[in-house]
Amino acid sequence: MLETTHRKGAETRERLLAAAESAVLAKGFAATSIDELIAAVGITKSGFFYHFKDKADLAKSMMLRYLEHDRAVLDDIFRRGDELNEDPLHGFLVGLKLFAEMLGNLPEAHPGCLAASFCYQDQLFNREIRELNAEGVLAWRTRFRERLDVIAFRYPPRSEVDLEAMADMAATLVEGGLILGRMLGDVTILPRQIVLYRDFIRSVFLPA
Amino acid sequence: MLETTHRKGAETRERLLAAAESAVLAKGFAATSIDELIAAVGITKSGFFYHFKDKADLAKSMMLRYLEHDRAVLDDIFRRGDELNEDPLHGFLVGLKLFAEMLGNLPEAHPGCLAASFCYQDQLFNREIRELNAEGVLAWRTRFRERLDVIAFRYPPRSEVDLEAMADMAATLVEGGLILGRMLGDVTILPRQIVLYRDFIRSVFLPA
DNA sequence: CGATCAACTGGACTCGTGGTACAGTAGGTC
DNA sequence: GACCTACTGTACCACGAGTCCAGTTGATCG
Repeated sequence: MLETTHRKGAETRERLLAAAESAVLAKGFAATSIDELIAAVGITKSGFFYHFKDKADLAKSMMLRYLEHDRAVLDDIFRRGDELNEDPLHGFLVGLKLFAEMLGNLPEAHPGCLAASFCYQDQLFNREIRELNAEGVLAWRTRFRERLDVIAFRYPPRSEVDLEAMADMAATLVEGGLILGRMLGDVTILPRQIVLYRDFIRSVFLPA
Repeated sequence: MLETTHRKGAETRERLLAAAESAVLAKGFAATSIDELIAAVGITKSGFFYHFKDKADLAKSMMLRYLEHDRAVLDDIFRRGDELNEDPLHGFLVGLKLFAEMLGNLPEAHPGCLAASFCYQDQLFNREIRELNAEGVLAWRTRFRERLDVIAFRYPPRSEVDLEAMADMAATLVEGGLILGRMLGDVTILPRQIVLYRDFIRSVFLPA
């Protein structure tokens, strides 16, 4: 009965991580106090240190949680794109459309990326956390690069293209789009960038 | 003789701002202590508060300095692009090439954008600073949008394009490219994204 | 029924940091 | 000789992060 017994701990831990994530996205890691997290969750400081050995441990747990969530969402979106169209290019284009739609319907008023927040404060963290961050980006690169390779084989572009940069462009536009969206308080910026990315992909592999 | 006399103050202030900028890009604003800044510059705490009334005043001054520098660099790059080619599209494409080259030759090992750093810590700042940040993005949008409007008039694209998003894409790729470059420790990522942006612009207005 | 363990509570303590206050001073300027 | 700029020096306070450790509660297991 591991599922039902003693599960209160995992739930409290999850609530701490969720509170920490929204606070870090709003104020940064250093400005996020343990006191505010325990106040939000309703436990004491000692309770916090029962779950995390120190603040660095919290940071690492936040990243692991974030990366896992990120991976799951992306897997789901592009798997559905593939299901809707057998062709690698058109399946990818459908996936990008779904992706843009999802980004436009995010519930948060000011969505953000934890990895981006951490990368502008990376001197606060140890090597382990920075490596987790790099792994996350490489996962995006690999994921998109594999698709582009398959697509480029079936639809050879007429001129040389930097497929790696094209794969990175997805993550680049997401990170940049989140930043611009936050700065201007405009949640349409990010999905529109993804739509442009989709246009770009199509124009490279399907010239008019 | 305002230029030569009493100029030591402005110089110290500038050194404080420069030290603050590199510290903030490495650790974030909250984790940047006044003590480390005065140690780096070689003055006392009282000296710091002679130049800035409090930390918020420092933040505002940092943003103003950053935006001004940003504006000057961009003005210079694209003015040179225009000088090298009269045509609005080709002048812009030359400017983008110069821009990519400049971004590839940045002296810092881990360049970053102060505005991006601030936007992931915006709850630390007052409305005034957030507005400065938004103005900075809008300046990029306006700058690129004006060019794209002129180009679209001379080279009408065959299908509808979201010119605003295309203008924002420049800043989006710079912000995102800086983040990916930092995460992977790869300074080539950003210039390659700008090259792709250039390819995209060309393919929209000059279909093969 | 008693032992065990997860999930905490409570309290006391240290240290760094932001920020204030204020008095003093070196050196160039008018 | 008065004045101003650009500081130094010292003392002080409040707050919050983070550490440590001892104790407690309530469910579970043999």
